[in-house]
Amino acid sequence: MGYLKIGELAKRTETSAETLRYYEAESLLPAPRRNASGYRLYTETDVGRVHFIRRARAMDFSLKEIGELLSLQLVKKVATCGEVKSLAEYKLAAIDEKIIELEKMKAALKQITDACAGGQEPAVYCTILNALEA
Amino acid sequence: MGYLKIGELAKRTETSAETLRYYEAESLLPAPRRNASGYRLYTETDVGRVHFIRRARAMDFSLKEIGELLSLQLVKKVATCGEVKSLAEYKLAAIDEKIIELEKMKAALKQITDACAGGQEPAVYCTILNALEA
DNA sequence: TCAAACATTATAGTAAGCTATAGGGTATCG
DNA sequence: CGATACCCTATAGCTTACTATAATGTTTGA
Repeated sequence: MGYLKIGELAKRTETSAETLRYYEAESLLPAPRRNASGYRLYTETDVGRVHFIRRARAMDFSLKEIGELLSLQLVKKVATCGEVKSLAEYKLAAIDEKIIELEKMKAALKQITDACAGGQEPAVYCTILNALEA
Repeated sequence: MGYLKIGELAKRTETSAETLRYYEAESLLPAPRRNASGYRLYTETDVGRVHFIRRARAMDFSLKEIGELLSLQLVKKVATCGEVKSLAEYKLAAIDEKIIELEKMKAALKQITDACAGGQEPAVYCTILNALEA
């Protein structure tokens, strides 16, 4: 047989059955074949596809973007490698921007925590608060 | 006078009036004084506070986290300088964690985009898709 | 003066990405 | 055979951070 029921796919991919059905509803997973009693029957291809989705999610791709990546995959022969790359690079740039902003925030916060003695005196005189107000 | 009505604060901070009222409801902004007809009257302090919120939002801090950062300013007299410092340092650690997470994400994405030629060739051979699949 | 622009509240809707619940049927194991 | 675990659909709810709407009152400028 080699078919997986939804619970098995769920375990294999560490994704809840509800989420798998949700992905199907959102067209990220194709409607699988069903057995006589209507149970979904998945294949190894589906396992790979779910792994793909989860990996892409972990890289902050939205479900919509993942859908685009998947559709490029499906039309592999007409889509170019460049299309895929530009989508990935766009994502990379967005991540980079976030990192830069966080680094700025970190530097600012670090500067003021470093300057703070941090003793028992009331916080009115705390250099951190003064810095935040400025 | 020197007071700002909500529309003026909105313009100054590039934040909609609805959002400002929402921030107030979420306790990120203190309830401002009102004029005789109930209009909110804001001060320059509020302008700074909204700017602070927007900057922090742009850095992906949640409204809840921003609330914690802002609360540092509100507990001045009861809090000791040490308490404020440790809260700030806790936040600093949280920022660091976020940076690390993003760096990981970036490294993974960069690896696969770098390996990709990205030309006109069909996406069948696209290393990005292969990497996400494997 | 009076219409337009602006303010108020309360409530509802949106988007993403799930998660949970109700009310069924089906499979499996002892 | 029966308990339990699993599957189904449909629908509702959750969280975050807004955004929009309705119904109404106030200010402002030509």
